[in-house]
Amino acid sequence: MKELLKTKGFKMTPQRELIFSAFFELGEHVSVDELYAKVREVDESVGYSTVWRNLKLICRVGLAEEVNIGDGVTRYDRVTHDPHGHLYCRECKQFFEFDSEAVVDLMSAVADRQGFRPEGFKVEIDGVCRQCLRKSKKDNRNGRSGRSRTDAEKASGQAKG
Amino acid sequence: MKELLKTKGFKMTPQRELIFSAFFELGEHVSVDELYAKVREVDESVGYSTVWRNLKLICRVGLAEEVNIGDGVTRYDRVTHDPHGHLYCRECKQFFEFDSEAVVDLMSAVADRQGFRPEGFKVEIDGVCRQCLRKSKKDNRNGRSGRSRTDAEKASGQAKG
DNA sequence: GCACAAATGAAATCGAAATTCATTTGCAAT
DNA sequence: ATTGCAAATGAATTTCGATTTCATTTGTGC
Ligand SMILES: [Mn+2]
Ligand SMILES: [Mn+2]
Ligand SMILES: [Zn+2]
Ligand SMILES: [Zn+2]
Repeated sequence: MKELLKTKGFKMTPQRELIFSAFFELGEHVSVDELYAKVREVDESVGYSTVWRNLKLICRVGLAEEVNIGDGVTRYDRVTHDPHGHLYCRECKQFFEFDSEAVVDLMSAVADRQGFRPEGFKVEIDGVCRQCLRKSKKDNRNGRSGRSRTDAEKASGQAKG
Repeated sequence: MKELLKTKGFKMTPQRELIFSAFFELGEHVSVDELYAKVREVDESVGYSTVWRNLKLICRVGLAEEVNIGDGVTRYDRVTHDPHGHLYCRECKQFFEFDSEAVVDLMSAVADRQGFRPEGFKVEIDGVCRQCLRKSKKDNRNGRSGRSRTDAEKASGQAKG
């Protein structure tokens, strides 16, 4: 680790060491804020921008990559394991993963056919997870409190679920 | 169109009419700024927030959906044609599309298996398009001017492109 | 016409990402 | 061990797209 950085021309500092190890402890889909919080548990003095810069660095040296689902916060995902896709639950805002090898193979073929050189694949399913489905079914049974329809509800007609 | 909105409880205004038709003229992957510019060509007085709100409205009534590639700008894509994926070229920043029915089928199966109710699929390939590949090959032949390596290049080892 | 909710436009706000800058620090060469 | 200096740090600031606020205007049903 230290070596990987050194050979790339980066210095090792206590902050960097802390940030890197905290990131790998947290593991999956880490946001800057989450990592910052984790790091501050150990060292109150580390700055936000340092955490941010080191997260970028972790990406630059190829140990993580950005994941962007469109909710406004960038998350950072270790690139240890095989290509995988994300299931993102709009209710509980949790990520689930699935093996996407088959999907990526298919996509590679598509890219080839167009003379496109692929460098990254994004495979995401947006929806509602099993738990949240169960919960909302229960809520429905108990009946929703008699509030009137919101603008959004009007716009989308009947709620899809 | 006017009817679609009316039945959903929205009013028709000159601005809205202009914005809607401008959007459908532009077609694919339209950003707020692009649409705003287009609209202002016709009517200087239309406000940015009106364009923004109507773009949201177009989505809410199901005529478009947001596309987010992670470059920081949200784009809006008509939902006329079949499910499709995007090829995004990091060089020329252009989108290309491909039919993703097979891919989506595969993904649906995955979601099912996990008890996940899918509501949207994102299938993206990030890379370099045919044209840009050709161009960069030519550039290489002519040799790059002798500037020193940038930080980013150091970080990523050999430049990928 | 009238009432009133919906829509508009300008300006303000929000928030994550990114940058600036003065200071400190790692580290390689003496 | 000293020293030179680029790299790294932390606080503050800036950026910039997205979103909200609010006073005013407008569309629609009566
Ligand atoms: Mn992941
Ligand atoms: Mn598209
Ligand atoms: Zn959930
Ligand atoms: Zn290109």
